[in-house]
Amino acid sequence: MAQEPDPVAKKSRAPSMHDVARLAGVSHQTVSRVINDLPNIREETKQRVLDSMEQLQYRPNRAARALVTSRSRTIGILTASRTNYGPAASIQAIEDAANAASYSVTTASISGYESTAIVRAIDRLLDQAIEGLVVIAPQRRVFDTLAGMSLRLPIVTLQSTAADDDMSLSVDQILGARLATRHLIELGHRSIYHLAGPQDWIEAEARMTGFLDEMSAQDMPTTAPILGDWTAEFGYFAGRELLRMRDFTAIFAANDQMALGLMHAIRDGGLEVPGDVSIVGFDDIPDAAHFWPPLTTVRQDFAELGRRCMALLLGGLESGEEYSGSILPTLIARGSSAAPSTR
Amino acid sequence: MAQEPDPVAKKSRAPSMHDVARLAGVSHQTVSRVINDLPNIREETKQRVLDSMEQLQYRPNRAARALVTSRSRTIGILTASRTNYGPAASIQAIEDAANAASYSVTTASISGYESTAIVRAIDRLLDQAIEGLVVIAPQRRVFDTLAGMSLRLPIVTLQSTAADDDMSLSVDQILGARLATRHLIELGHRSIYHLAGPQDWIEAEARMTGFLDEMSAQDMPTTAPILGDWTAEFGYFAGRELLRMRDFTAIFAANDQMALGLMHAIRDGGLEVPGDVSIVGFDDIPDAAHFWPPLTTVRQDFAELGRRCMALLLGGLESGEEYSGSILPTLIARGSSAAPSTR
DNA sequence: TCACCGTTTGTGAACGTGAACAACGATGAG
DNA sequence: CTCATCGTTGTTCACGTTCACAAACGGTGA
Repeated sequence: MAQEPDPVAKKSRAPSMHDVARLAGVSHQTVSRVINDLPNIREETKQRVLDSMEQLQYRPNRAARALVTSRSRTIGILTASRTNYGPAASIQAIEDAANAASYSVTTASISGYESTAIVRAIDRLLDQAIEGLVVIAPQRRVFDTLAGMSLRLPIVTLQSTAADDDMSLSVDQILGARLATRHLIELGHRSIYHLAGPQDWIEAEARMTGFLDEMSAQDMPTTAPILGDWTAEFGYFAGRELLRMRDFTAIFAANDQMALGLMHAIRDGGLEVPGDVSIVGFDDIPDAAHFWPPLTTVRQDFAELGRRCMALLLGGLESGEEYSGSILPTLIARGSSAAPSTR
Repeated sequence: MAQEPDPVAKKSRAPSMHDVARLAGVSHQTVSRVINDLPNIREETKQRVLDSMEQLQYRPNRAARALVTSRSRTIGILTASRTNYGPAASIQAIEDAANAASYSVTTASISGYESTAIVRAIDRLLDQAIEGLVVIAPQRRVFDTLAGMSLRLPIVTLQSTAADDDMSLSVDQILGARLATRHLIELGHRSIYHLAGPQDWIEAEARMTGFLDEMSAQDMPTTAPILGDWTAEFGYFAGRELLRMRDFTAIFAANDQMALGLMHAIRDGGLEVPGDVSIVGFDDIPDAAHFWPPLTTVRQDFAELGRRCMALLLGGLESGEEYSGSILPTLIARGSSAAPSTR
């Protein structure tokens, strides 16, 4: 409304270091020293500068600093589908860790399915002169595109097992999938399906590998996994399809959403979970405990992932240390899995 | 200067405008003109410059540009709980719209409950010299803090009805709540509870207001709403508590997660949804259609919200136009609501 | 031939900060 | 008394870009 902050200052320009210096009666360099907490400043001078900064509501100009130091203090996050719980939780954790190290974060999400969309997203981040890159929930194509660009910055990929040459950090997806599968086998199931994620996703691939590994380790016959798209919607339709041949007693879904859709379909088909079919998911999203029935699933500690991710990135210069990070997932058994009744 | 154009450029510095200019045989200013697409450049010159840029893999230095123009082309998003679907979807939409207008986005999430956390988050954004601010899912305290700081930049608040003097844009939460409530009343319910969001949230308040408005408009007796925290976990405990006095046939929950928890509790208590109790949620998160039973809820178009938000922000200078934005929510009736059987 | 014009291009100065170096005063040793 | 030293502060430059202005160029009409 009233656009009259103060009658005098017609200067809309924000106060600069020089303004502070003038007010404090020192040179701008002294102000700079105070800001960056350099030694050899008389306490009294320092205080005077701090007072002036306070009085003028001074804020360092990030752009000027970035220009002269050629450091942006920004890290980029490349992600697909940030509305899903997993990626969102990871982003949150990374942002917190980055802020703690006085870095800031920008995200670019890959919109659409064309591979130009990947390049565009990376370009957006590069335009920001990011100093490090975190790739969340990468698809194979993203990974390939990235490798082809040969960027000169530290890259950490999350939730990937394909640690070729980049730094990589992940919850051990294969182990998680094995835990889920073993759980079903130990309950007595002999015919188990796997509803996997999209083919392109490294994460999905790892879970599928874990499933197949465990099945063959226990000498179980395996059927070809069904490739889904992470959504509950797909889980529902896949479930309806599967019900036409009732040759299974359990399904391991690659994430909780698809598991939810499956359970819906199974009930719609007149069967019960876990009475007729056991279901296990993956992720342990906060809602999973309140699905009906509460979902047995594999928990990933996303927050821990984000923290370690930043640690890895910030330590990227003194590399070599603590390189291979892997966080162990845990199985959370709830009501959606039980021994098969048809035995 | 004896600057040999040495073939083994040890200079790790990124190429600048001058490098491009030298290669193209023009002045840096001409390069600048090409980049910014200014008129009055000979086509041939332009092409030569573009070729040089390509050859050197030149990228404009964002910091330098920001410094001289004093425009950061960055907008900030202030949010709490970005792992929830609603905020996440809004952020996504805003980011897309911002990118389309060649702005970039930084987020700051309010971590913790102390009010200093709010100030810290805002400070982080201000340090980035944001040109505009979007506040998502604001709590009353955030709103107050913001007002107290009297920032000199356009602010858009999302999902708020408290449009005092700031620009504000929202899905009409009151209307949404009225739709949900009316739906239950029309089904024949007479005793309806409301499980509200946290007291501090403007959004929660609006939904509560809508509920109370509709109830009194239809001459229904109202009970005091229960204040929750948006989580399924809380919904579950509230549900168990409510079951001890069975004086209701329907509950309107302020979001889908709490509705999920409620349904869980009700089933745990030996009752059925919607047979014994009807449930209505709010948001229409993607999973809601696959809850058991599928959840009747109120849909908000988050993507549209994000788009309009950016339009409002970018048009902030030529203000006055199309000021009051309100997007209409719609009721999605599914299986969790039905006529009361106890009549 | 010259003055004038529009188009195209170049020159110099900012912007706000940090780094290198210089300068200053006080102190103490010789 | 001189000189080296140390702690503190100031001066100057560079970072890569845009902006304001000037200059060069070719064409046109008097």
